[in-house]
Amino acid sequence: MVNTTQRIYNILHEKYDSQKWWPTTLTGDLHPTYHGKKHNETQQFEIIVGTILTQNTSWKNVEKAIFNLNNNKLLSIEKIKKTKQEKIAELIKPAGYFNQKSERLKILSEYLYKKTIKELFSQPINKLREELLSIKGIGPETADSIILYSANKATFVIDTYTKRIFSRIGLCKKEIKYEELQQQITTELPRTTKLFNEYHALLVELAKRHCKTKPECNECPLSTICKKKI
DNA sequence: CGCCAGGGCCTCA
DNA sequence: TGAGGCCATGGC
Repeated sequence: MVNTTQRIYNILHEKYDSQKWWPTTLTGDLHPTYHGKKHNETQQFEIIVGTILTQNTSWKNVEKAIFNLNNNKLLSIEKIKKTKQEKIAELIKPAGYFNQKSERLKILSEYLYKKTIKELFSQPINKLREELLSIKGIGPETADSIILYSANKATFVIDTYTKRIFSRIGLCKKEIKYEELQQQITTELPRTTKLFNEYHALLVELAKRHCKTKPECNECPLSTICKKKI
């Protein structure tokens, strides 16, 4: 038995292939665990930085910011902890919200300086999520992105794209709450890190190509199962 | 020029 | 607890 949630994945994966997230432009050898060996802590931290920077921001802009940080040798917990917030803000300017995000990176670095990533990630998912959410600047999506893409644990990431796509298809209401949609999707899929990783990335790809705020349903691979006809 | 981008916090009923 | 304002750059 294949449900609609699974069909969506099958169609998207057939069409767009594996996305190999989390994307990193700096280190070509950075890849998810299931593609090879595990991330080291430097790589895990780089992904965490990315999850903060990409909050309500296009990845293109985030790339510039990460590039700047890396160029200044600041892409580490110790360095960001030591560097003044103003300096961080200046470097991540292209990613927008630079005052907020530089503060968040500072707070996070202070936190991870005291409690190592290894220690943090060694917990079961629900404890890890709870702890991440207690950190200022980390909400549900950022927490789940960190758990899935940095810690490589099976948590499904919900974002505006996920809500948009699933509500347009007719699988949920527009106003559905984060945890509710997360619960719904999770129960309809085999709980594996690889699947959750690819699925979220594929939804992002679909949203960028077709399911935009102003949808372009022409040639959308999901048009056959989507209720929205535009 | 306006809209939107891989959210989250704060405030105020 | 939920809606609304705020944060900000860059691509189109």
